[in-house]
Amino acid sequence: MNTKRRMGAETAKNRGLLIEAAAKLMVDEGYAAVSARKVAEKAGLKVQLVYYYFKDMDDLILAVVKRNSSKRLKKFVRLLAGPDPLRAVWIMNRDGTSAISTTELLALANHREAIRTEVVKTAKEFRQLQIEAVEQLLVERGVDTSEVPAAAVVTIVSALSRAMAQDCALGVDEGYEQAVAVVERGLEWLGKQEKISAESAATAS
Amino acid sequence: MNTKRRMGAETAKNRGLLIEAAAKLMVDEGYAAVSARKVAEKAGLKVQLVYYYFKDMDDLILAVVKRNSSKRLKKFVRLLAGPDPLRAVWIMNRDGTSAISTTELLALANHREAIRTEVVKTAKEFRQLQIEAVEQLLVERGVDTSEVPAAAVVTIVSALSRAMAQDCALGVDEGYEQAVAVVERGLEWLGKQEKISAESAATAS
DNA sequence: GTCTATACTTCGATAGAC
DNA sequence: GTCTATCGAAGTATAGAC
Repeated sequence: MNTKRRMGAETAKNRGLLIEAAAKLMVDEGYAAVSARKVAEKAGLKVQLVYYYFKDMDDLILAVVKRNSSKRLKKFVRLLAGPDPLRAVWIMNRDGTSAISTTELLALANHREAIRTEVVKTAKEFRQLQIEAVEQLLVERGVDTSEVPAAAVVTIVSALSRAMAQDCALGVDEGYEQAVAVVERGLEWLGKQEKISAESAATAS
Repeated sequence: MNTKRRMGAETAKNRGLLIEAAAKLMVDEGYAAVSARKVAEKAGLKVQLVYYYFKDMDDLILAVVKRNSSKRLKKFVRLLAGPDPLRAVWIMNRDGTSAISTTELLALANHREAIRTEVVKTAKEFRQLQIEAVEQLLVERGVDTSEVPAAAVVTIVSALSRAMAQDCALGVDEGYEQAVAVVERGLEWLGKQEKISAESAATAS
């Protein structure tokens, strides 16, 4: 079963171009459209380069997943550094492109072992990060985390963020604005708490 | 562009078998696996029958979507007839199979015009039904619907239901149980309200 | 309503020359 | 690192006989 094929370095420029092209294809036309030929064409390269840089198509898709994850992680730590980590969770998936990309990845993960493993692994890492940040926030705000655990809050807010973005991207917008308003109000409730404790901190110092 | 192909009746038994097989394939292996050959094989029929009963593959997929919708509608009106329509919204998408099927349909809808049209149309019809039922519930419970409109509640609860089922089906279960508990508590709050008004109704009569 | 036969396209993957 | 050449498998779709 051993192939005599050689393989290109991970740092090669064309490898990046192929990943980029595959990611774009996935969002624009769906994962079924991510074929070696189409990817190569979109990248302006020959088909065989796909097989020079990647073991097979699953390997390419996996590279796309990892690229997405690291992009999202970067964006996320930036948002987490701000004053409201829970709002960061809420903001993360709200643009149309990432909604479509997430849906596609989810569908893929449901049916391909290797991809599920990777998606689940990074999803858990993300959630852990989020839980830690929000845990701290809730404690600071005096929320009873035995009644409303940080894990629950994060799960709920990220579920809302993702599903509502999906609806919106599709065009199912009944109640969308109103639901956003309700969620925002909930987030602002924590924002106000922050101001209060900021004031009392100023008084105390 | 006109074809001389004939087409089978909508009531034919084998047509139903093909739809059934396609639906199963979609859940088990993803929409990309729904090819004429595989569908026919799974149904125990010859490939050409697919093209006798359906104009093309999109036509078959569309039939699957419609079959799903009518199944879901049936289940939903049954649940809606119960005492807690909001819980019906929450319960609807919570099994693993429908979570996967929904994800797959969503991905398809993002990329194929004809399918998006159908999916959006029925999604809006569903939501309208839900909003009306919940509107009534909220008014009965004395909730201020100018602050928390029924449309927002339905959007939020159905988003939660869908996204959490997706996570669960995939195996991302951090905080899942706890989040379910929090949501359930929220739903019970309305349940208790109901009991109170039921008691006062009993007293009044 | 179902079959045989067929045409054409696209796909994944590999070997080996340059 | 990139190219030519090539396989076999699987896909969509149609025409026409039974």
